[in-house]
Amino acid sequence: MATEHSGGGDPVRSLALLWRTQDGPSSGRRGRSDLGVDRIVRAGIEIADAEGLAALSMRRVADHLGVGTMSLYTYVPGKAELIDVMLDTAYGETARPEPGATGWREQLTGIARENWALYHRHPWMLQVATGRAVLGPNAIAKYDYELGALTGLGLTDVEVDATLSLVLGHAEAAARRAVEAVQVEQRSGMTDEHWWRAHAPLLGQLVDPQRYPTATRVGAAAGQAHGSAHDPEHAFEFGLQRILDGIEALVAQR
Amino acid sequence: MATEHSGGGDPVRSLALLWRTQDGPSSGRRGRSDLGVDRIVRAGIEIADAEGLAALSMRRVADHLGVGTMSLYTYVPGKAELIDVMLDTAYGETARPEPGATGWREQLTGIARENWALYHRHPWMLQVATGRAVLGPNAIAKYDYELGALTGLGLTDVEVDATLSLVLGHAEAAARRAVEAVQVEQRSGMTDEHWWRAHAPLLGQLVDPQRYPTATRVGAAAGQAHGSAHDPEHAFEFGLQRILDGIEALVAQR
DNA sequence: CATTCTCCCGTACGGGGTACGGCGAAAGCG
DNA sequence: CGCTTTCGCCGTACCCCGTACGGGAGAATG
Repeated sequence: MATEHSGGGDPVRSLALLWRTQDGPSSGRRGRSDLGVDRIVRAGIEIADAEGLAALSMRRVADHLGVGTMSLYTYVPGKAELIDVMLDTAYGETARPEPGATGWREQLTGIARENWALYHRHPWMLQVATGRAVLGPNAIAKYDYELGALTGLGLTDVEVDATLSLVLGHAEAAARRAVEAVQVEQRSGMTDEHWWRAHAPLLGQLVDPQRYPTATRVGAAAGQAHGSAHDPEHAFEFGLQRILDGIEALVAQR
Repeated sequence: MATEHSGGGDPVRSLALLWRTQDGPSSGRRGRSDLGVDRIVRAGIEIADAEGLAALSMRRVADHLGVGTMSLYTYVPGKAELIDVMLDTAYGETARPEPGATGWREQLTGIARENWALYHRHPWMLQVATGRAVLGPNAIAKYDYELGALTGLGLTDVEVDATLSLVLGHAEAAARRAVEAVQVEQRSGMTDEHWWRAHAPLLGQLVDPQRYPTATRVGAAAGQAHGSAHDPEHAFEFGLQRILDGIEALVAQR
């Protein structure tokens, strides 16, 4: 399946849903099951966490709640909006410790790792094409907090925004590879090492080491060093250090 | 829809498909329509380019070729394998100019931009979760070429691999945002600016600028500077410079 | 008790991937 | 030239999806 999309529906309704304004259904009035946006969202996150975004269907959520499928549409306009709220809810989980006296480098490191961890807890977040940012309360609070690490360094507002975007983009890209590696092992029931051992002979016949000397050597070295084709966590930390060094050069020049 | 997955099927069959080994069907034998893996792949890429990965269905590909749906399965084991071949075919498009006397920094810049352009030509590539690399001839040639930019700098093989991964990851992450921004404008039929103008009032009621001063200020500044919420190309180039600076620090230290 | 409001949800439609099995034409052979 | 075998082709069917629509049921109100 291709990536889910967010938004799309009536923006007013979406914002009302995200901020839980409007005295929606069953606000103390009536309703036999204690259904509601929160329970639906929680169920959605549970399913997506456990079985991936592909397993998240309206029918599945409804079954999980012991409710008819179409009942969900009383509280949520559609699947896209449900995913929006799931996203904002997940953003709300990120820890946001007081910076204290730590420097920007430590703060950015913490932010990157927090996002890395978030994507590991909720891999399905990586399969949602947001396009337009989800403007929920938690998303905005998170953005505000993360910007805080870069204020007072002499950077312009535009530079601050681009720099944060760079760090978050790296966390996302690295997490994407890590998560995909885990998922492919689950789906195929095969360790990376096992898989390579099974394919190496055939691949050896196909690719000419003479023609691609660098690829074969580096690929082998990387695989050797990490016990598999790639060590995602090492790649994350390595990349983060390079990026922080690059930011440091920019800051020094201001 | 959630991300498509690659692989999954019989790996021997997949490799045979990617490398076009095996005297598959219609190799001069017979077949009324001149169907074949190549025509199927080309059709798949055309559809995905034009209408996105969501529009890519086996029925759609077959219709495009004037052929029954199930005929495709004579040449391709399934949709996942078709996408694998589509990916490797796209990798084959990347330009790989002789490095000449240019330095590593220029080479890496060229590689990053080439990948950025590739994702813009084929946005659907960003929606495929590869997990395990697609081991086709073009993918390997591309990997070998790109590694070439980082040899002879005194880095270890593991560092070379991680560094390339960092640069490619940035190109991918930046392209993802750029492409999603374009797509959301197409889907919603609304310019980013138009969209913000429509939501600003309502959002202004919801979020307290006192509580999130940094977010509102920086968000406004970034939007002002680029004429929209974000300028993806600027973000790409800005991030690339930071990353190259960070790599430079590593190289200098060797 | 009657009315009304509103949550709830059964049914149905158009789309998806692909397993299965049959059809018909070309290739190989005598 | 005719028979047999092979194999590309594909119609049908099954189970999944999101959700439009309209009816049913139960509680709050009068």
